[in-house]
Amino acid sequence: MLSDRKKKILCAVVDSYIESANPVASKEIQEEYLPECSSATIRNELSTLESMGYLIQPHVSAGRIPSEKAFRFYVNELMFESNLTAREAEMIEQYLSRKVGSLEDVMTAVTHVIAEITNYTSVVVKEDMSDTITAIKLLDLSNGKLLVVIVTDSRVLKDGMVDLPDDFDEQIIAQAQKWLNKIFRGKHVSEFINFNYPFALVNDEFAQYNALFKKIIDVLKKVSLMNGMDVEMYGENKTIAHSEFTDVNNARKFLEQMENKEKIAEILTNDGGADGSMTVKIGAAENAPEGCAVVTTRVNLGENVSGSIGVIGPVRMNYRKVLAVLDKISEIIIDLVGKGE
Amino acid sequence: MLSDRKKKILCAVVDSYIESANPVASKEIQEEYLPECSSATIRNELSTLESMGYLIQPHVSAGRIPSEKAFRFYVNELMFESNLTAREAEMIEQYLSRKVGSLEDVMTAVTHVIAEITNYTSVVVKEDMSDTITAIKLLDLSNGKLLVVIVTDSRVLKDGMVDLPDDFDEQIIAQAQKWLNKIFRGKHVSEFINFNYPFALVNDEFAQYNALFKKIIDVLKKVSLMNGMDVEMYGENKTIAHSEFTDVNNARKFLEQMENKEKIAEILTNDGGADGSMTVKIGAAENAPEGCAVVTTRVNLGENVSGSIGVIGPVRMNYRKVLAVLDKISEIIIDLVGKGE
DNA sequence: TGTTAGCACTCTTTGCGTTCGACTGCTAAA
DNA sequence: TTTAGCAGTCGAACGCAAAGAGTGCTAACA
Repeated sequence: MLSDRKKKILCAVVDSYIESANPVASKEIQEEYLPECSSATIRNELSTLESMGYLIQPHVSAGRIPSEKAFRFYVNELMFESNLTAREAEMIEQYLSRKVGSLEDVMTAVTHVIAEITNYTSVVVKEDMSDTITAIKLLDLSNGKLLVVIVTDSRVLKDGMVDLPDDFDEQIIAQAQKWLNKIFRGKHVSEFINFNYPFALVNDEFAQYNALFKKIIDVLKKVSLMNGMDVEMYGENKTIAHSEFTDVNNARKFLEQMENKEKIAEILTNDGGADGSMTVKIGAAENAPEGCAVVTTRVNLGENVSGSIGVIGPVRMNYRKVLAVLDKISEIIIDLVGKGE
Repeated sequence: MLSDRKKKILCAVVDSYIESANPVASKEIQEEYLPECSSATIRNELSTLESMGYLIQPHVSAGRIPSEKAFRFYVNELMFESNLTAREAEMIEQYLSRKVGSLEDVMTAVTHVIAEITNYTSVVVKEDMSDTITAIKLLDLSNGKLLVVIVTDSRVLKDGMVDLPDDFDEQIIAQAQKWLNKIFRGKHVSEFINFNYPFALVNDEFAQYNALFKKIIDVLKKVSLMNGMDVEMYGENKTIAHSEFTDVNNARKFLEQMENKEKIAEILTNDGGADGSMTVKIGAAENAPEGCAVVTTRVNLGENVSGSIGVIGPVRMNYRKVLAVLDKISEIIIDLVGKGE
């Protein structure tokens, strides 16, 4: 357990370092945060904080920088909440009020405002994990192709196409649709992924169309897999504008990690959480990208669609601001989705 | 008009600079490209080439680097075509043969191979400017929503949804579908964008549903507008790995430009060109992003869908390789699309 | 026992001068 | 017109010294 003074000092180091990215000296703390004690006292405290693993001294004649452990402690216990400036709040309202269109539009708008305000990279992940199927529709496009549409109780999944043999008529397509619905109605989309073709279920007059059936089911599989997640990202270059990325190699490493959307999506989603909950991951040890921290909030985007809104920046991130922004955003989204239903 | 020897020397400078990114010295040219004359002679030639604007000398004790004018001349007249290595050709085949799924999948695959092989950023832009409408389908999703699908002769456009009043039955939807088809079949998708609702065309028994009709048409408008262009990009960090971007500010500037997808799409598409045609834009003067060159090829992706495949890299780009790769890719795509019909 | 002033010590940063090496441009001769 | 040779220029690399930033330690003090 840390003494009050140690907490104050640690908080000062973190706050100062977040702002300036420079090692923090005892004298600076004394002058700007703790005028009631001397720099020598602070030096002593800093020394013990270092031995406890909260601080790091790049070299002997430098100040201290916070370790990831310190940031963790800061986020958990030291940081006090802050509010957005009027300007920022207004900016968010503006970006989001105009875009009451499709979910995609909202996602785009969200990533853009967040990146603009926080100066970090923003990601939104949409998940349709547990949608149940209302119907499967087959639509003859009259050009030898069959459009397969999966309708779910919350929305329409992306569609897929299948080539049609010449001798297929409306009757047979209707019949096929009936069968598919019999099999899949009420099931979860995710069940497609490990689904094996049920030959036994299909009656004899359909035997010759097994191949087509299989194709359709393959499309369904693929479509539901792809549709499970939708990742949108914006502002990669906002993050690399920060001083930890002045070394191009760092910048490149960061961008490479950002290119792996699956991995990013996993980071944003792998610890569920209720609507409006916040998660902060600091550093590679907590599964964030190397040298980075990720702040995530979850929002319910509809009865069966859940979304994760995240901010990715350096470990030395302005957590207060980021949390405030995400708070505001998720509040608006929840409101917006609520209205939509 | 340049003498043969000047051309040879200029070509040598460009080739060497593309490979090494270092200023090229007279001695190097003599030893590796022109053993038949002395370095002093080459120095004289270099000097006149510089005064002609083809070369730049960073400082007096350095070699020469090519100007954008030199690259232009190189691409137009000096460069000889090259072939892909067996490994590269194989890689392309592999990436593209597996992905005969949707157009989106192919686009993604294309950007990935290109970035992988060339080590530059790759962009694909798909345009549906003049698709004509085969049919408009209304699909009752049995949950109070109506799915509007526009079917075109080449493919299905993204769909949109409309809320349905309670008292709508199948009959009325079928009727509405009939009307919409009567109005729009055979028209260009682009015609939606400036379309005004034709009250006069709708007969009396439908008058009460004007509002719904209007809604549907709004969806159609929006959907066709959004679908006009689709931009996919990959490998931003491949480009910034090159030495002209070791300064993080350059890297950032580059990435910022890459974030403006509309601008990029315009660069890739604003000078039409036939199927398979190649365009090379060098430097800001030719409308490429600053410090960059853009090589584009156009492919027909269907009767009414045209695509542009582009590579964005530093002005000091390996044009031979890039052109060879794009050539191969467009050949495959043309073949692939041909088969699909 | 906790706090503080003072000072020695360490290490980085900056600036400067020197050397080294890379090329060129020029001159004069072939 | 070409070429050898040489003087001259400029950047890169290196070493060194001085300046600056901060600390840790010691000894005194409350």
